[in-house]
Amino acid sequence: MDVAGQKQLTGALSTEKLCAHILERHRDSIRVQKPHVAIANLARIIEATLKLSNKQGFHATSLRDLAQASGLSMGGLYSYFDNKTKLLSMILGEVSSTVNEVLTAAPKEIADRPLEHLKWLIETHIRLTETMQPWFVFAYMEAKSFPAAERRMAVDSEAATEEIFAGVLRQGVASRQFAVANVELTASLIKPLLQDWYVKRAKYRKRGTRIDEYIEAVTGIVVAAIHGAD
Amino acid sequence: MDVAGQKQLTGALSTEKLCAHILERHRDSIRVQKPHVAIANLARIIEATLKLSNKQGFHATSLRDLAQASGLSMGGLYSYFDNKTKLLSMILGEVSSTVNEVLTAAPKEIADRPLEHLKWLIETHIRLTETMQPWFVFAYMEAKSFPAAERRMAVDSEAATEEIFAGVLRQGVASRQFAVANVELTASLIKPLLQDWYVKRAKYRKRGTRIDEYIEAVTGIVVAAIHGAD
DNA sequence: TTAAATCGATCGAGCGCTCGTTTTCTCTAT
DNA sequence: ATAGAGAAAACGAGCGCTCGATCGATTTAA
Repeated sequence: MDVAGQKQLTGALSTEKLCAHILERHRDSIRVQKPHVAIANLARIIEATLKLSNKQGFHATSLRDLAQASGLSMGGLYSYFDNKTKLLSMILGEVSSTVNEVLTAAPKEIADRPLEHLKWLIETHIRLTETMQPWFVFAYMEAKSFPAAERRMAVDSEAATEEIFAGVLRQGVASRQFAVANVELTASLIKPLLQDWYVKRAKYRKRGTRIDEYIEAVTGIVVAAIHGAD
Repeated sequence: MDVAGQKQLTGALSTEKLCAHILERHRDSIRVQKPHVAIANLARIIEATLKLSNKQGFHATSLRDLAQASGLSMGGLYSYFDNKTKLLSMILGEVSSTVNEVLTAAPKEIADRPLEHLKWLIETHIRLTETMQPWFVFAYMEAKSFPAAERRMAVDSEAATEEIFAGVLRQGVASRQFAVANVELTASLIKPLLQDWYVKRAKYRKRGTRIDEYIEAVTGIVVAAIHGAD
């Protein structure tokens, strides 16, 4: 699993680890003091939120549903967030901070070669979204109903990811390894290919498509599109 | 505009025409008799629904908002649909019936040649979703919160579109014009390339990307991916 | 013992939807 | 031409209910 610069994502990004990070970023607004209690309950709250929201939408998920599914009471929930919107943006913030952290961590020996870097980005992005699938589905589907501030954050996060791809494409063009007519537009079109894996996960699961097969297909399309020669 | 088998979409798919079609399909449940009154008000209701829902989500759009935006009263709205969910599925039904009708109407001289047919499908799909952009965004974003019956309809509609692409790919492979390792997976991956144009329309608008440029980019990627030679 | 954590009854706002009433349109008799 | 009656369409206050949010009471753990 630990292939060519591919960090072990599953372990490093467990719900507990992610919730510990969320607790750090929101220590001031979370009223529960003991970290192990706070992290455990945060995990139960967020797992319930992702599960219910991805089935019926965040807006249609009531705090009563959430209390029952997480095992806390209505009042108990409010020790962990100020209001329903804050819960939503806690999750989004964690997603966008994680994706940025992971995608900018390519090993130097890979980042030096544009074609390898591009392949690494594709594989890493798909494996990351596989590991955190419910989180990404949530961020993708609920982004439109964010309040203005959080929405801008989501758009910026998407733009940042796209810029990482655009940067590698530009590097490949500069070194005459890639032939790309419109770098920005090509970078934009790579994203939906990566996103389809988690946005329409149910379809691929039913069809029995394996993740390696999917990574290979996307890589093939992208490499063909840039006239890649190593 | 009327290029190679490309019907004039804008005129044939005006809101009025689409609403006339909706009236036909729901004559029994719409209580307003006179067609010209019913069509005009349906148009105002649906335009308001698309506008508000695409901004804040269908679930978050109240019938009071809708009444104000459409210029009808609360009670007036209920002459046009039985309940809020029926309004949602009226719109979805019109989208999926239209997309199926338009995409299966390729002129014979184009449908005979796989490469031309594929290019025609890409261009027609993108231009169709451009003309009916709010409708497609609505169907795409709200599909997850449909009641079971309507959701199946949405999934089937998506599968049908994908199958049109898969059919052409298969034909091209059979006649040795395309080299595609996995036809189903490739067809699946074409869809998100087409969808990105309307799902992230705001991004492309801000960036000044023109529709012909987008069509060309997607066509280029797809053709490269199938090793296309005419 | 006491402070931290959790509980759940309770609140007012806002929801989808209804229905008795009013307004607007259409057609006929003069 | 036009008055006026009956039908069609539109109105909007109000119903029952659920929502997000609150806060004093209660339980838990050190």
